[in-house]
Amino acid sequence: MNILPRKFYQKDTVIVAKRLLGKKLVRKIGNYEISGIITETEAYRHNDDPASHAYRKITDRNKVMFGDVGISYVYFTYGMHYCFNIVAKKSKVPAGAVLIRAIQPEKGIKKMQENRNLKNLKNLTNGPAKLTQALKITKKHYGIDLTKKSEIYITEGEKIKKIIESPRIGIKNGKEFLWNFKVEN
DNA sequence: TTGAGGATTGGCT
DNA sequence: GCCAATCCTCAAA
Repeated sequence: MNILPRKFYQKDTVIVAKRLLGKKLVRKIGNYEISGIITETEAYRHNDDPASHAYRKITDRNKVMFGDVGISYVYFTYGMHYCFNIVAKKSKVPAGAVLIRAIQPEKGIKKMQENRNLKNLKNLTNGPAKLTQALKITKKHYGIDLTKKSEIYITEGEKIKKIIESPRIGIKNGKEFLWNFKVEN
């Protein structure tokens, strides 16, 4: 399976968010591999998007959103959770990223259950903080290159049927944008 | 230096 | 449905 090239991420953040649906997220830990198909994403842009971390200005936390595309942006929130994003934007725009909210487990399901300490398959990776826990993604993975075969990378995946567009979840401002994208079951 | 709040989750009512 | 857990980050002073 081919890894998505840097060019894939050099388009409008909203377009990349849609196109990431059906792609495969691969996580290598030691000598085993975990993978899953991306089923839900959200787009976060720059100063046209009040819900984005990059809305105001560049800071220590959000600086990768202003850098090269195809790089991971991991942040910590609510005192206990990590969320996993991919930097994506067209070249004229200074910042933007796509939040990966859910994947459909494919490989290494047992390891994910171990990591989450959970038997129920349904709740394994169907939320942004759940999937980081299942894949053991932490702040250590801030700013890594997802276009190279390393600990985490994204490859070609499956064709998807239909995209459902909704308002983004858990935000105060910017609800008028339908920038949450899901694959129809 | 400090305090308020958050791109969430799971457990309890 | 509601709320606590829990700590990092930002912005104000």
